[in-house]
Amino acid sequence: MKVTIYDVAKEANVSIATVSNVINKKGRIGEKTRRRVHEAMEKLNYEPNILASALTGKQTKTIGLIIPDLANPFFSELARSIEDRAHELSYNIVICSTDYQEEKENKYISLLKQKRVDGFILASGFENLEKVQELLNEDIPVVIVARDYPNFSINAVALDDYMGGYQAANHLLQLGHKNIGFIALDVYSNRERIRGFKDALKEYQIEPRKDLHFIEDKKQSLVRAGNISAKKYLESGDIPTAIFACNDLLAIGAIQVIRDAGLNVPDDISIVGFDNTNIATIVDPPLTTMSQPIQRMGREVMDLIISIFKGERDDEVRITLVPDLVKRKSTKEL
Amino acid sequence: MKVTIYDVAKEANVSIATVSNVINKKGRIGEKTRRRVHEAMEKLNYEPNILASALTGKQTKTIGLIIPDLANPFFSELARSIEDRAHELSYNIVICSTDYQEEKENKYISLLKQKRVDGFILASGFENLEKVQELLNEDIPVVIVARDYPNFSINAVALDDYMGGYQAANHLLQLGHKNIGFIALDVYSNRERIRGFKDALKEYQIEPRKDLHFIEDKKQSLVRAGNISAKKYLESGDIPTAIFACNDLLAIGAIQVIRDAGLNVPDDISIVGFDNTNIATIVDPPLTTMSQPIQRMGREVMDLIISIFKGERDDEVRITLVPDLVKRKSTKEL
DNA sequence: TTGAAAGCGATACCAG
DNA sequence: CTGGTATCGCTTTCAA
Repeated sequence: MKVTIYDVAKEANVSIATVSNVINKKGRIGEKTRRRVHEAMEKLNYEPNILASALTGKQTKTIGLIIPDLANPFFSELARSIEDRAHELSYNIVICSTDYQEEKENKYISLLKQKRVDGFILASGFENLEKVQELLNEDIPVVIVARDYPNFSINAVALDDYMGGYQAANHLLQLGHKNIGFIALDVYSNRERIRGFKDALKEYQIEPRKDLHFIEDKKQSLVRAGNISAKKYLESGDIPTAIFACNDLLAIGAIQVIRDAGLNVPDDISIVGFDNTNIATIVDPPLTTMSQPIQRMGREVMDLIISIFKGERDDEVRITLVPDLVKRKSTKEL
Repeated sequence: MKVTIYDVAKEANVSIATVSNVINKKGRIGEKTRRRVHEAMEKLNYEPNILASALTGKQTKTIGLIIPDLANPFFSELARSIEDRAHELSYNIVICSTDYQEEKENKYISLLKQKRVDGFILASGFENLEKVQELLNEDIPVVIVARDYPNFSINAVALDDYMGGYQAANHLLQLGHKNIGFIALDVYSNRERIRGFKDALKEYQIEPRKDLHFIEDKKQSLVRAGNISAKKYLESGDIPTAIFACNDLLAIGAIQVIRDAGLNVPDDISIVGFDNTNIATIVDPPLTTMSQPIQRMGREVMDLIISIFKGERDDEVRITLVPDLVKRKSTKEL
């Protein structure tokens, strides 16, 4: 049978209240009693039941992390960095992949609410903010990461996507490219990137192509989506000299198709990706890409949500990190 | 304030016992009362507190998943497949990365025990089985996946690693290779693979090289470990014509170094990997590799642990899946 | 400094 | 069929 606080109390010849106090370092307890209680806990190998204590209003020390897809390297790396920080702070993370399906998002959220997680970290698409608002209304801490929602008041650790798109385009422009393709998902962050991208073009007085690709079908693999988009460019009759892909997986898909067509990256077509996941260094050629500070994001978002738990924030916080261009071998002067 | 079973009872003009019964479909309840209760729940937007019900002995519907590293594609893909099945069954997964550190394993396990997870799925190295035995002694369901422990009685979904090593070697042997290098981690599964590998060589009357590499330092990245091992082979004065790497990441590390040395894969050196993670199709050349049925494993292991919850098993179960050779472009006839 | 007792939200047994 | 009540393990007043 599981050993409870009662067993410890009996063993130490004190009341359960006293045991509770020594565990939580509350009230004033005599040195001797404290030691007796500790010895009893040791002896019985006592482990407090967090469920029971959570029932009385304390935290569950568990946080829900909602992401689109754990098998996507960007999100698994992000999840890992969040988990690391959580572990340091003695929290656990429940990870939920939504595949951008609202239905899954909703089911996960209500399941985790029932389990009384202390808060949510949201990295999913969430085009529908109702559910999020619901959480906020119920005073459940929510922090957004790697996604941004303008015009929506919420704590967030976000990336400056506009800047990312701008810098990526700038890099290509400086290399002399004028005819640049673009592949993206139809989500807010990617739309921001294209905005930056277009603004950069504008500064060079270059008209963007008419056929900028947004992927609609969110269920297919991103690599395949990259394949398809790149193929369209190759068959368009006006092959771009460079392509900006909104994440590394799309970029890789593009590279594959380009190579299959007998062309070379970067000699014939330059590619720049986004995210700088581990696979960017693995592919051939190593990918020039916009680096998201994944480690930093994980840490910041955990620290942010913890500070909310502690009630240290009544104001809304939005931490914006800037991406960095990492030059590798997939881009080249025209 | 949170709405509780008492609120529902009051709203529906019944006792909490009745409400509880209709929720759990227990006992016999009049059609009218049932409807009244349901209406009340709807109206108040009632969500049962799982903590409270877990306190009375019911399940928490939460499972702990202990893996070495969530950022490793094999484990993130495995985690994803487990999560998918868990979601179908209305379970949540708490993911913990241990980096093969016993200290982390222990901390995670005791944390999750306190949180009363229903069981553990272990995919970590666990060279030290004490902690596992402890769980078993306390009657906490444990299932091992993607790792095997011979001479240890436990439920497991394992891969036939011996067969995997055997097949990989066989493939190389059939292509005419005789001088084959080997790169592995120093964990049980990899030791099994080498056993199969050597047995295959034996059938061809080939003496294995003396310098088969086991990586000791588990903290470095696997790609880097692959780099280092492959470099040793290149500098050994007796360059192998093929290398069998015990996972895809190691294989990729080897490919990088070989290419940097001005050699070609597979023309100069053939490489076969292990796992068949998504990145195997992404690298250049696409990796010939032993495929672990990741989807299948995730499903089997979830179903296995659930069947243990249900008490459907008193006997020990060990499900062994066989890996498949997936031929791509990184191996070639000698 | 310590303890008795009331609750947290649900389950389950036993009456009626 | 329905309801009263003890119980799960812990926290938290409030007295002593």
